[in-house]
Amino acid sequence: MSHTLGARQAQKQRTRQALLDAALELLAEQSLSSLGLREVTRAAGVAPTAFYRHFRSTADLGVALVDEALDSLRPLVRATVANAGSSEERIVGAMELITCYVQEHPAHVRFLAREQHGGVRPVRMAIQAQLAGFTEEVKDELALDPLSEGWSEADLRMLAGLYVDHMLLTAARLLEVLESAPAERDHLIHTATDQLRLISLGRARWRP
Amino acid sequence: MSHTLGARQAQKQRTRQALLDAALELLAEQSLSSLGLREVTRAAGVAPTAFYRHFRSTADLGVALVDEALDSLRPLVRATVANAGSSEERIVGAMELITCYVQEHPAHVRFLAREQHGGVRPVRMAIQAQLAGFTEEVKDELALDPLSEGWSEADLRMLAGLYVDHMLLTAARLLEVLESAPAERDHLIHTATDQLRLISLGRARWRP
DNA sequence: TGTACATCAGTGAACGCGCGTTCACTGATGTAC
DNA sequence: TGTACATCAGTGAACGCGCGTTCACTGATGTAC
Repeated sequence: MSHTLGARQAQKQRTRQALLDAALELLAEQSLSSLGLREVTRAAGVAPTAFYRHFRSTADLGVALVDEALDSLRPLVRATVANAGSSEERIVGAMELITCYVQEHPAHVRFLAREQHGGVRPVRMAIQAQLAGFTEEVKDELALDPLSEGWSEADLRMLAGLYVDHMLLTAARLLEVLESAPAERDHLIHTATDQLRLISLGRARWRP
Repeated sequence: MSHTLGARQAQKQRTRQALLDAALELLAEQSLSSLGLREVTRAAGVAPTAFYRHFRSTADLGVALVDEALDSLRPLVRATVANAGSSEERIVGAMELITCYVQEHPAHVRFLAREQHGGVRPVRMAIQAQLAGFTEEVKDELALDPLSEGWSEADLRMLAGLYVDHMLLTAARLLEVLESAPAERDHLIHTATDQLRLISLGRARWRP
């Protein structure tokens, strides 16, 4: 027995991915709650009824998109937080990670920012769960830092949450100015970096 | 000539408000981009065609909702930032303001959080503009504080932005746990307060 | 290897439904004299 | 104050359209012997 998929399974995966890709593209211009099943299948080049072989509904597809988007980011975040020496290095590294990710996966970032507070409950919950996982990982990495000596789990999580929220918000803003003048982009990056620096100063002074 | 409206104008205003109220209620469960014109008029108790006497489209109505939501909040924010003595007082005052506002206008908060990154461009732009105005006001109040001596306009704005973003995100989170156990709610408020305290520590150490 | 049967991803026609928008209208309110 | 006319917020019928979902189907892939 081999672990390679049969021809039928492979084709099914390809169709499923075509649906996900088509949906993500359509979501550049609208929210998930207004995305139509027929719209997605038309863009993916399959019959409307084929949709049901893969997803129960567009909300179900949305949850799959959440996992696709964040599973790819997770290892990158972990590595960035872990590999930094000084606070300043960590800040610069994090900002570089974000700008790269936004440039390479703009549709995923847009989708996450949009649906984080969007109209589809299961998707909102899925994003919330993924972000909580991120926060936990960042917390674990922060705990290894000498600066965190004496910090409680709760305080570490509080700080990690501040970082994660700031990251996602910055990513969403970068997206808005992607096609703007480079000056606007630079200004945004500079402000976000300073905000991280200010938080770092607060961290160094925090009495746990 | 009097400044009171004629009977006809007054009635028109009432219908307009009924449309706004109906829309806001419907937006508890969905995004603006999936909100239907007929849905709104049905809930408001008028004929579908009456909609066009007040708004060009649901996107247009959305922009009106943004102004309605944030114009009521603006004076409250200004007062809260201005009236505080110590940093700690300002933090506690801000958190109280948020929890009150969320409890009294949950639908407005939900709408703003949802559409801040939502699928309707004009509404996104309107919210962005209003938030920029908020940030500017907070910046102005911060500038009056002795702690801000020597700070540049850009640094003040950077800090004000951090506060405003944190406020809106906290409001959106409070909304999600409104009907949860009080313990969850308290935990959220405590974490958000600590985050503001940590930012304040950073502020006190910032070298402009 | 060859044959006979089972599985199941994708099809295409059909359905009833609510949508946004148009149009000519009604009748209360406003205005001019 | 009374009359004649203008304005315009709200109506109701009608339209063409795309939607989500159902169903019986096709035919390539997989499996058992």
